[in-house]
Parts: sequence; structure tokens; C-alpha cells
Amino acid sequence: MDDRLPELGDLEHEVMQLVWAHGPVTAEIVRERLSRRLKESTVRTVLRRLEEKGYANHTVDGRTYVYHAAEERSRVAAKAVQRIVDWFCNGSMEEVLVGMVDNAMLDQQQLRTLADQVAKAKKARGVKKE
Amino acid sequence: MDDRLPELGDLEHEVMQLVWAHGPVTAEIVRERLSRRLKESTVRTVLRRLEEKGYANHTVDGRTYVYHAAEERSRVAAKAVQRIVDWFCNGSMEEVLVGMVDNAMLDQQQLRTLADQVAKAKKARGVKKE
DNA sequence: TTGTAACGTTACAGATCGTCGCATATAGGA
DNA sequence: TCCTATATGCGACGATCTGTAACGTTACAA
Repeated sequence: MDDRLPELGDLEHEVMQLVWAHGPVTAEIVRERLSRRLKESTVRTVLRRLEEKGYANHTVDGRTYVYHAAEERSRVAAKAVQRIVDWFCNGSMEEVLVGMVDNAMLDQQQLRTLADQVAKAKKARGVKKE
Repeated sequence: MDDRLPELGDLEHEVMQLVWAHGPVTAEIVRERLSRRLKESTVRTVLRRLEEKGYANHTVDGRTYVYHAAEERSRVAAKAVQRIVDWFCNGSMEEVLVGMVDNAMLDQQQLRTLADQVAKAKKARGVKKE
């Protein structure tokens, strides 16, 4: 449960975004969509490292590797945030949120709206265990 | 305004926590409080790098350097979170928050409580510009 | 001027990351 | 069956970042 994912470099991040954006992808697809033009071996190396780090999985189709995101983007983001919160504020989400409001990144109104949206999203997805 | 602070290593992080915890500090103070026993030159190097990265400042008292945090901890945490949000979710805080609820890191009830606390904190600090 | 405290500089090894070249395996066609 | 094109993995190299520290430098009191 303490699934701490390693950090990503810039290129790794860009590739991961592509994996999340366009469903399962092959190294070739990624290569085409990449902002920079890189050699295929480079792309494959990145994809492999991404898999080693736990961000992606791959299945085999014929002799082609198809990469899938191991976890949803929002989930990964959430974990990253959790890490920040633990590191800087001993796990106090309050302190961070207050800091964000203080820093004008978020206002109290938005927070309330978020609470509502979350509630709605939760209900829409169907209540589960708890 | 686009004040992106570089990431911190484990030791740098620990030192920074000390700077935040105990007001302005000298290299010697930091050295004493550190979990590991390190040489002074090590501590000074870390402090200097922390300053280069923009996390700390120093003033001179006699020939002693006194280090101060350049920004509040909650503010730095907030920026780190902002960075995560931009990187993974194109700036959509909603998506992240939803992810956190989904990941059981936060529940809807807490979100509401937070909104209240934030409101209270804001008021307590005295309303400012806006 | 000399000992000493407080600093900065330089260094070095280990881990990451971006980038590839190259050896290897294998599906089909000649 | 053997050869070629294609898709993979492996190993590497240079640049950067970190942790850790030995040393050289400077200012000041005795």
C-alpha cells in the first residue's frame, strides 16, 4: 500500500503523458507523437525504464510490445501530492491547503466547490466499501 | 512569479526542515540537530546549495553565517503541489483532488472541514487585498 | 605572527537521465 | 531451409545531481 513511485525525468514525463493520453501505445506511436525526434532505441529505453519504475505495463501483440499505463494519471498525481504533504508538512493536508490559499492558487470558494464536485463524483461512481 | 524551486535530496530536505523548525540557524546548530553526525564542511556545503536553489538566505553576524528560510514551508509545499498539478493534470486541481478521494487519502468530509478551516485561518489573519 | 574559528573551493564516487549503437531473435518470403 | 526486415533488450557514455569531506583562506584576538 505504500506504493511510492520514483520520480520522472522530463522525457520520461512526456512519454508517460502520451501513454495516458492515447490509450495503449507502441514505441513507434510514442516516437511519432514526441515533440523531439528521437531514435527508436531511445524511446524503447524510456518505455522500459517507465515499466521498471512501475508507471507502465506491457502486453505483447504478435511481436509488438504494447504499453499501458499501470495507474490512472489522477491516482499518480494524488500519490505525488501525498508525498509532498508528508515531506514538508508531516502529513498535514490542512497546512498545504492553507498555503495554497495563501499563495492565491486556490480560494476558499473553490475549495467548497471542490467538496461538492467530489461528493457528486463519488456518488456517480456508486458507493463502495467503507 | 513562476518561481519553480529545484527538487531537494534527502539530506537537503532534512536540513531544510531544521531551518524551518528552529528559526534562523547557523551551520553548527544544524550539525548538532542532524540525525546523522556529519562533518561541518558537509553541512555548510548543503546550506550553500540550499541557498543557491533559493530555499534559504543568509545574513552575517560577526563572521558567522545565519541561515533563514527564504519562504514559508507551507508556501513551498503549495508550489510543489502546484507543480504536480500542472505536470500531471494540466493544472486541474479538481482532477487531483478527485484522485485523492478516490485513493482514500482524503474524504469528502475532510474536504469540507478544510474549507472551513481555511476560511477561519484567512479571517484570523485579517482580510487583506482582494 | 600565530592559533583558531568560520568560510568557500574543489573533488570524488554513486545514482539518474537522455541518447544511442549494436547484438539478437523471429516471422515471412525466396 | 536460409536470408532479410523488423522489433527487442542490453550495455554504454557523458552530463548532472547528491552526499560527503579534505583543504586552503581569511579575519581577529592574544
